[in-house]
Amino acid sequence: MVRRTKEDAQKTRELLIEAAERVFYEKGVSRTSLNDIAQAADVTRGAIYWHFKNKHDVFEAIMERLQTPLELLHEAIENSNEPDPLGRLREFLIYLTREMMRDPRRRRVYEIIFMKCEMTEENEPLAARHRQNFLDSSIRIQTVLVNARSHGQLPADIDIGQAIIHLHVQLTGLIYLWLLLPDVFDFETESERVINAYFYSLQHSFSA
Amino acid sequence: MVRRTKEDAQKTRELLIEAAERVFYEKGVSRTSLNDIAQAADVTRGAIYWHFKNKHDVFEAIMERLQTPLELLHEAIENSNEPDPLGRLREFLIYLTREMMRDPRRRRVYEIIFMKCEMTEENEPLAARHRQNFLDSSIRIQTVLVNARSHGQLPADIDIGQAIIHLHVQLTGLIYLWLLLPDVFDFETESERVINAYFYSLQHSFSA
DNA sequence: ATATACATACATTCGTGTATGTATGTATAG
DNA sequence: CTATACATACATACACGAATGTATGTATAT
Repeated sequence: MVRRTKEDAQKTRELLIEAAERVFYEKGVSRTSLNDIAQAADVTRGAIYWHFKNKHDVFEAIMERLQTPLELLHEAIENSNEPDPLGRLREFLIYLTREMMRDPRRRRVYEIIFMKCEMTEENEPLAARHRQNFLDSSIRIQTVLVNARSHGQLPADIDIGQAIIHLHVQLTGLIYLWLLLPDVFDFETESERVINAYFYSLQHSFSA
Repeated sequence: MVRRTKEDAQKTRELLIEAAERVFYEKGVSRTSLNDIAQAADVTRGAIYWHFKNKHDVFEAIMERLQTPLELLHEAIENSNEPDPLGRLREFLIYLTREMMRDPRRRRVYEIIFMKCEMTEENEPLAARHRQNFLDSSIRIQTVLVNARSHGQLPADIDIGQAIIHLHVQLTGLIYLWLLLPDVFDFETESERVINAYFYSLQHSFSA
C-alpha cells in the first residue's frame, strides 16, 4: 500500500519513529535490525531508507522529538523579580518527575538512553546531546539559584556550582535506580523525598 | 604458538578477559566481534571458543572478576559493639570512591556496565547481578545504620529505608555523571562533597 | 597414546546498502 | 480541462561483507 500525499508520508515517518522506539526498548538499539523496525511499523525497509539515512539516523530522530519541557523553569528565569524562584524550581522538579511517571513514551526513551544503547564513539552525537542537556540546564539552574540568593532565599555564602552538580547527582541517581529497579523503587515517593532533602541541604550544607 | 601447560592456558584465559575489557571499553559490547577480542589478545577465535562459550560468556567472566571490596564495611557490621559505625561507613565510602579513581580496570568495567552495554533481556543475568549488588549492599548498609542509631549516632526516628535509598541515589548519580562528563566533573572533590552532604542530612532530614 | 590447547578452514546466517520497479500524486503545457 | 512528464513514496530484488558456530587439523604435555 503506497502512501500518497505529503501528509501520509509524514504519518509513516512518525509511525516508523514510534515503532523504532518500541523495538529499541524491547531489544536494545544494536540488536534491532532495520527489518525489525519495518515489521513493527508494518512497512518494508524501503520506507525506512526513504525517510532516514540509516538506523542511527532513526535513533537521532527519536531524540529530536524529546525536548525537555523547560518552560516552567524558563518563567522563573526570565523575570528576575520573580518573588519565589526557589518555589518555582521545586515546582519544576516535581513537574519533571511526575512527567517522567506519566508519559510512557518519555519513560521508554529515557530507558533507551540509560539502559538500552551504547555510548560509543560512533554515536557520539547522542552522548554530546546528553552532555549538552546537562550543561544547558546547569546554566538555567544557576540563574534560578542566583536569583534565589539575591532574594534572600539562600545563604549568602552558598556554593552555587556545588549546588548545581548536587542537583544533577540527585536526579540522575533517581532516574537510573528507578529504571534499574522499577519495583523496589517507588519513583514518585522517592523523588519527592530526595527533592525535599535537597532543598533542605540547600539551606544548610553548601556553604563555600 | 601453542600454549602448553595448564598454567599457560590459564594465562591466555586471563589475557582474553583483559583484552575483552579493553575492546568492550573502546567499541562497546555489541559492536565488538570475537575476532576483535582475539586480535587484541594476539590469538585466534579458536582460543576464545576453547575457553568460553560465546561473547556473552566472556562478558560474564569479566563481571565475575569484579567483586566489590566490602571488607571494610564488613568489619563495621560484624561486631555490633563497634563504637563508631557511622565513621566506618564514611571511611568505606571514601575508600570506595578513591578505589574507583585509582583502579583503571575497575573504572573501565564500571564504564562498560553503565555506558557501553545494553541491558536487554538476553543479558538479563548482568542486570540481575547489578540489582543483586544493590540489594546486598542495602542489607549491609542497613545493619550499619541500625548500629549507628543504637549507638546514638543517628536520630531515633530516622527512616532507615529512606536513608539507604538516598545513599544509593548519591553514589549512582555520582558515578554516572562522572562517566558522562569526566572533565567537567572532578570525581574526588564532588564525591567528598556529596558524601558530606549525605551525612549531614542523615542527622537532620530523614525523620520518619 | 591420548587429552589438551589452541589454529585453521568451512558453511551458513544475517544485516546492510543500493539498485530497480511501480503506483500514485502533482505540476505544466496546450 | 485534460494529457503528459516528472517527482514522490514506497516495495522488491540483489550483491556483498561480516560475524558466528562448528568441524577439523596439529603440536605439545602427561
